Amino acid sequence: MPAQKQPFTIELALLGFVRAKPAHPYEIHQRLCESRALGLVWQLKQAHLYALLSRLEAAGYLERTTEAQVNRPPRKMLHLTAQGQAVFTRWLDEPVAHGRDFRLEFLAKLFFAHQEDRQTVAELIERQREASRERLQSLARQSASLPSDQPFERLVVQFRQGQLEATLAWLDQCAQESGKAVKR
Amino acid sequence: MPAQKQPFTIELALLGFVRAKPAHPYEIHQRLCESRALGLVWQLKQAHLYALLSRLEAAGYLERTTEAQVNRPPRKMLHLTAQGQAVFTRWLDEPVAHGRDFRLEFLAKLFFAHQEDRQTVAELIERQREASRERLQSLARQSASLPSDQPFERLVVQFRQGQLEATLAWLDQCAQESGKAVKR
DNA sequence: TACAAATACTCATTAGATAAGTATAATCTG
DNA sequence: CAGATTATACTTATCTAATGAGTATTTGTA
Repeated sequence: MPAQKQPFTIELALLGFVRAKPAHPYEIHQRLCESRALGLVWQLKQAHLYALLSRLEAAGYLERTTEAQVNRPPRKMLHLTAQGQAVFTRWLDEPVAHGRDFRLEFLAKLFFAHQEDRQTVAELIERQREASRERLQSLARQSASLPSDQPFERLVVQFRQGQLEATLAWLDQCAQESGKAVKR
Repeated sequence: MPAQKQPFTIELALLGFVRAKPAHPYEIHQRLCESRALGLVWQLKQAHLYALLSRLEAAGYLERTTEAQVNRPPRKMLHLTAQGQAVFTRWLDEPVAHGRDFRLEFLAKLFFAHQEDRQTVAELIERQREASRERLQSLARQSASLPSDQPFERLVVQFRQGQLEATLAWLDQCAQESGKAVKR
């Protein structure tokens, strides 16, 4: 039989849209497209969204019920299952591993963490700082042990160091701001 | 007939492997896999490489001739066509548009620019600095005009600013080093 | 004689992404 | 009341990217 695959990553973010209360796909798409929200970092087409939601459902993280309304076409509401809940929480707590994952995935985590409470935000940031500090040290070691006749490798490592330092500085700022900003 | 598509981007980098002298696919793959070279930023599987080379050939940027050798299996040498030459040079001179393109595409440009001469490197860096400075200003304007009730958008913009500033600092450093480092 | 190395591929599959279209009921507008 | 628009839910076809796995050929080497 075919090995089952499910290295879910960013699509787990979608679970955040049904966390507080069930939602239907069309609505999720609307919310995603609001340009000052997640849509800033994730432009997802409707067709793609449907595909991702199906995978999440197949994995048992979502369930759908059809709600026939009186005055409107019936909605296929999506609920988070217990398993989905667990997976989402774990996803939200985990720092990302690579610099390249910040632009989309970490920002998505942050977005949904803000919809929970302050502590969730604080913890996410702190864990990510920790992970990034370690990564930075590893880069520093690598950089120190570089033979000087490898100019390209040197440039690459320096680039990565720079990006990561900037990320850390930004994380510090996030931590400060989330400390004072009161969410709703 | 189907609209022809060819938004070539990073695959144009492959032309750099046949720039100085023709090469055969197997050799290109070897060179790509050298871990201190382009392989640092671009891990390309053999099957994928063949696919990309075919597209470049179909576009008229590469031509192949079979060189039957005396003692070895025949090599399918790939040459750069005049058109390929032109396209490659243009690619090499163009700065990248987005921050996310640095990790792979800009580093690849830099890699091949180093195989040309010092001036190519200097020009590439200077153009990229210029483009990035403009982008940074645009971000700054955006940031200044942000209503303060958009915390998420603010974070996103600040993140991008930070990354871009780090990139610019790194570019400055590259410029300095390429000034003194003599390439072979 | 068998195997390894150099060389060049192919195929099947999955995933990611997008454009475009279909369908249906309700509600709004002239 | 007709016709347009909106809300809602999908499907299909297509393309690209990526990967794993395998095949084929020629020669040199053990």
